[in-house]
Amino acid sequence: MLDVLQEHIIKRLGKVPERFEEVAKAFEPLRPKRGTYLLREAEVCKHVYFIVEGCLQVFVIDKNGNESTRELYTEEQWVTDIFGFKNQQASEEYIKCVEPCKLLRIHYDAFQYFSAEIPAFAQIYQQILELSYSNTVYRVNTMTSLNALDRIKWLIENKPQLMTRLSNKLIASYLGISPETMTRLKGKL
Amino acid sequence: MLDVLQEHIIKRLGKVPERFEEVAKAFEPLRPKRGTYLLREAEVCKHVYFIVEGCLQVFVIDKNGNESTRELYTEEQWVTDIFGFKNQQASEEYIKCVEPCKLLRIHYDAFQYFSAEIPAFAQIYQQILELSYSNTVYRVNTMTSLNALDRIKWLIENKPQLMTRLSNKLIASYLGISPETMTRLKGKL
DNA sequence: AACGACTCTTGATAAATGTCAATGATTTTG
DNA sequence: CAAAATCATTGACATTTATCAAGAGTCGTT
Repeated sequence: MLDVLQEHIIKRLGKVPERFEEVAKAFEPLRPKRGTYLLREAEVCKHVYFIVEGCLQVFVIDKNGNESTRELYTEEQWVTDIFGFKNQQASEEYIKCVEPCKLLRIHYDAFQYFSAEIPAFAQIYQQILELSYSNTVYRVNTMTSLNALDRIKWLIENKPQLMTRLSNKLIASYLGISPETMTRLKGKL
Repeated sequence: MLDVLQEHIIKRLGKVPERFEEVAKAFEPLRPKRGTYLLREAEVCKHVYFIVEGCLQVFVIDKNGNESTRELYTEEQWVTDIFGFKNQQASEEYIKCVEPCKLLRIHYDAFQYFSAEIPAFAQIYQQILELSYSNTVYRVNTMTSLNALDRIKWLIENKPQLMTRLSNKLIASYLGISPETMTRLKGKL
């Protein structure tokens, strides 16, 4: 799986990174099956995950016990509970595999060490941070400025793969609507 | 105004930053009045703004012409269109003063230069990035997992200053509800 | 192939929220 | 300081979306 990571990093950095071998050793491969929780509310997130294959759902549970999906991540994306990870504090989110996955994860201690020691590592981390932040800003705007039907159209336009590979129910949660409304609105497309 | 900036940075870094004088010179003071646009959709965002005093609204305009407020920023916060700024691409957002403001702004070129040249600058930028990202993640979860009444309660709990210093209409836009609904739900508190 | 669990769809109904219009209050500005 | 503009509130009504329930379909496991 490390080859996928290396390719990903070369794409970002435009070259083979310094001390890649050393960094690569710190990544632990993982093959969790569908339904596995990588993080639960109130736990402290100890890792950053890189998705080689599969799909991760990050969500919170509302007062009625319903999942509210903040984000769905797939191949070549980086996932963590950013606030909890950086401050090593209890998470408010859950992270769950919604497909069988191939993941690489790096521990907080190694992450801290490489951030301080290897400039290229810090540089890539910053790029990922900027991209993640941009995406989340965009998500706020999408969720607050579009109605349910337009959010569905948006997803079809912008993330068609998600639409086809995930369940109606999960997509509905991602779009902030009930599965029933999702079914009905799809008929109006 | 630079004293406020210096204090802010000392708080973040835990010490007086290296080459502060040099960096400080790159910050241009600005005193826009209420209603001034700092950025419009389709423009390229050339600056990062630091708020010494006042309040900035960042929003998009939906298909019905209504403002949908992504964020409201006040004293000692950093504001830009992150995606457009980093890539020097057209913005999808507007940035507007909703109070008379005292601002400091740094130009893209200076920002790039200091990021590369001064480690402490890059370090503080990264901290701000992490905090901004965390806040935005939190905002997605708040907006998608709470109903209108609970979002109002959330605001009163977590950002009471905003509630009192801004108009009903603006707060409603921030919470993603109509001004009329806002008025009615406030009666139910 | 059969079982169980889960999912999708559809209908009926309810709840939440938006829209439009009118009025009075407040703020801004010449 | 007075006119003009904007804002807050309220009522009536419309629209959107959620909820609950039932049946049919799908999937994975044994």
